[in-house]
Amino acid sequence: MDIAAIEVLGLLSQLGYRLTAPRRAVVSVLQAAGAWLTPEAVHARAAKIYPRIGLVTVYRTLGLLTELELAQRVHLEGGCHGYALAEVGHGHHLVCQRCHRVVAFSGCDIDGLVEKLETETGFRVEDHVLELVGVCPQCQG
Amino acid sequence: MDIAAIEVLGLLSQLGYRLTAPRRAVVSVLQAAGAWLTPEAVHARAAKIYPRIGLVTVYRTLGLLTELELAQRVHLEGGCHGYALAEVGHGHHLVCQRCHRVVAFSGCDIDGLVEKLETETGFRVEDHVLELVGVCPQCQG
DNA sequence: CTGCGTGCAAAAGCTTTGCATTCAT
DNA sequence: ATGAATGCAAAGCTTTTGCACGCAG
Repeated sequence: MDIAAIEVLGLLSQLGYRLTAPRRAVVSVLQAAGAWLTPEAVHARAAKIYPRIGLVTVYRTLGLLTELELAQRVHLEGGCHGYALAEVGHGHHLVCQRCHRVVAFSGCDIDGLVEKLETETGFRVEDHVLELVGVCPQCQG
Repeated sequence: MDIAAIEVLGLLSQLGYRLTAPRRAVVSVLQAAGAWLTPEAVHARAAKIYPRIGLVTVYRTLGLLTELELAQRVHLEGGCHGYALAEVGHGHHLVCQRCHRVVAFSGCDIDGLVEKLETETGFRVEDHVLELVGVCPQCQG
């Protein structure tokens, strides 16, 4: 489901970015989490792998991954953001409110809606954000 | 399309909130804008109506309106947010990238998608965010 | 009159930037 | 060896909080 960590690191390398310990740690943390994490949370977990890592580097790495579309930024209430490794496909997600698990889905049927709205409003739709929020099976008990 | 400013003020009053000059100014600005504005932008425009208004009060008023679901908070890149008066109906919006105009639409056909995903993933979907981004007719020239 | 709402100032986040040092290549 | 990447510290943002004053009801 997720892009494998190795794939991410390989891509970074191919693009000319250096494979440093902090970057490996951040990618590994996101990969292991399979959910979004705040930069603070990424830093805390990455520090267990590479204690010298600074929060600043976490921000820079997350920013880099997002820019390359290898990670996604999720909007959270309260003025901070969450990040998760990018998913293959269209990038929409289903977020569990309790455990923060993220499940991706690609086939979103909104093309019909988009066409209808374009006709009705005259807008040219260029992108869309679709985020479903709920409770995953494991947290429903 | 938008809830009228008077309606918002009336509702605030009914709920026991006081109708002060700053609150009138903020609601009036949002009403006139018909688009989302950052708190800073709301403050700048509101100050033309009521110069003594402070940015803090704008935050507090926007927070109050959002809490009462009379305004919507829109997520923006760059660590800040935008606010717009709430729309009747389902609350999804079509945002113009150039002029920031917001058009609401209510009939979003994602129920089928939601059902499909609930079956496939076992998630219980409780809410969703759908934001379409594009260019409105006036800005396409 | 009462106390809710305001404005100012200061604080509290989150995030970015400057700079010397470290380290992948 | 070389400069990209890091870590620290400090600055820059947006947003929140404390408190005395003012005004709506």
